[in-house]
Amino acid sequence: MVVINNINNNVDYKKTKTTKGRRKIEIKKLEDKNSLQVTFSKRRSGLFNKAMELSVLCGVEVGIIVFSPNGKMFVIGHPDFDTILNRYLNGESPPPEVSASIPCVQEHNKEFEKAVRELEKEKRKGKEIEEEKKVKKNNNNNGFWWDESIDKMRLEELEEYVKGLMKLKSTMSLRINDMMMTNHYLMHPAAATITHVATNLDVLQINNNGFVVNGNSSSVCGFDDQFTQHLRV
Amino acid sequence: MVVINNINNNVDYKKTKTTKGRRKIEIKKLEDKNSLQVTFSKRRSGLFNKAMELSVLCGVEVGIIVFSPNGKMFVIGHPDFDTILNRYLNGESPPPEVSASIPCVQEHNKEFEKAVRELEKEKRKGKEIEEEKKVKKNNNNNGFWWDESIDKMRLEELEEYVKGLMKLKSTMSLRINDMMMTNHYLMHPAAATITHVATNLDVLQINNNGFVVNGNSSSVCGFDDQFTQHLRV
DNA sequence: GAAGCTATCGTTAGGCG
DNA sequence: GCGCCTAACGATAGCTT
Repeated sequence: MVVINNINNNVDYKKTKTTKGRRKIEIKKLEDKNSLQVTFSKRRSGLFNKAMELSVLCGVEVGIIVFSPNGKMFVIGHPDFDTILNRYLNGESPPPEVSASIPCVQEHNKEFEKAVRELEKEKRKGKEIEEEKKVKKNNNNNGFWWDESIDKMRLEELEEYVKGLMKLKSTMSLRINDMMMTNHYLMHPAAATITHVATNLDVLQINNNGFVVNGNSSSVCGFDDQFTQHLRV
Repeated sequence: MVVINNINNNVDYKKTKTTKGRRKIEIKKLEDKNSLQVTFSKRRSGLFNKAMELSVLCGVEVGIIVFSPNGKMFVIGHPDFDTILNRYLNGESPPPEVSASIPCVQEHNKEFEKAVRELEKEKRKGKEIEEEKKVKKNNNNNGFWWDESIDKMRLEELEEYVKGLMKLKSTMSLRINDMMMTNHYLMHPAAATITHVATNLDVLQINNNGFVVNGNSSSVCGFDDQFTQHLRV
């Protein structure tokens, strides 16, 4: 038997040890703003740590996104978050019959999706670069003002490009709207997909609830080498 | 002072208690296939649980993707993973000055991105619907074979649409390739973005390393109500 | 308000059914 | 593979600095 004999001089004990140690809490929204922030920090670290352990122990891919109470974004992933994301967005291997029946469309679709995702990814990188530039400008005063004119020149081209995309989008939306008039759920998955998009495009234009995020610093979490990816505003 | 007196009759102890209880392990790839699977299951549950607690306690948005050793995908998110994903892909609110300087382009870009993401999302839904159809066909034998002809009719239109996208993509790629000839890092973030895409498009076409995932069942994890999203093959 | 401390609580390694 | 068990381990609530 194990006997634990706690020689019970609590008075002496409490004189030397001031902390009451960890205590049980119930899992509901913390009200105190300060402890909420502290808890968020600690638990986010814990979560990321556990994710890393899982990924190492089991040799698997893990990705996490967290938004802090202040809207700051924390991303972590192994081997890297965008890889995980691609695997998620590409979806798993479709039933062989389906992919075999329309290999051309499938491939083309996937390729375009990849391109668009790369676009998004690089766009974010671009923003970061832009922010770095701003920081530099603020810190020492030798900002390169001439690149703004370059930017403006290129912007016209970009605007054209975007307009092209928008036009294609609306064309697609219109054409596919017709298709939706007939049977909806029984059509080919790819067709159903496009149809859904056509519907959602209208919804999106009306229901324009963008996310508002405050804060504007950029930092890196003190985690293990390649595992930690990037924490963004 | 706290004194722990372990009266040391380990023999009696080991007779009554058969389990050795938890033991310390070092964090490196588990070799034993079986314990790896067990550990993966347990730790994934623990990770998802911690994520849920974090989200409840701090009222924040959390999303996790994990791929099992067998390639099965586990996704969890609060309020739902696609919301998190959109927030990630949209990126945070750019510095006010930037967004103010090119509101038109920004908006157009975002809108198109949203559309494409909806496309991807709905495509996955479409696949799921298709799979359900297949299951039904296999279970009872009254499959509606006529929708295959409908599918084929629509496929031609879809293919056209995809080709349109591809063409736009390559046009964009070419035009922007020129832009890349000049200063790279100092250009406008949006321009840098497009440029990167142009580069990556070529890489993608060469470096076609798709993910292969095995298994093909669909199930739901036994987690808390709205928090658990979907586990896919 | 981050960083450190400590007592306690929740998680989980190793078994078994 | 899932659920249950136990004991040890690691995470962390509340506090101080």
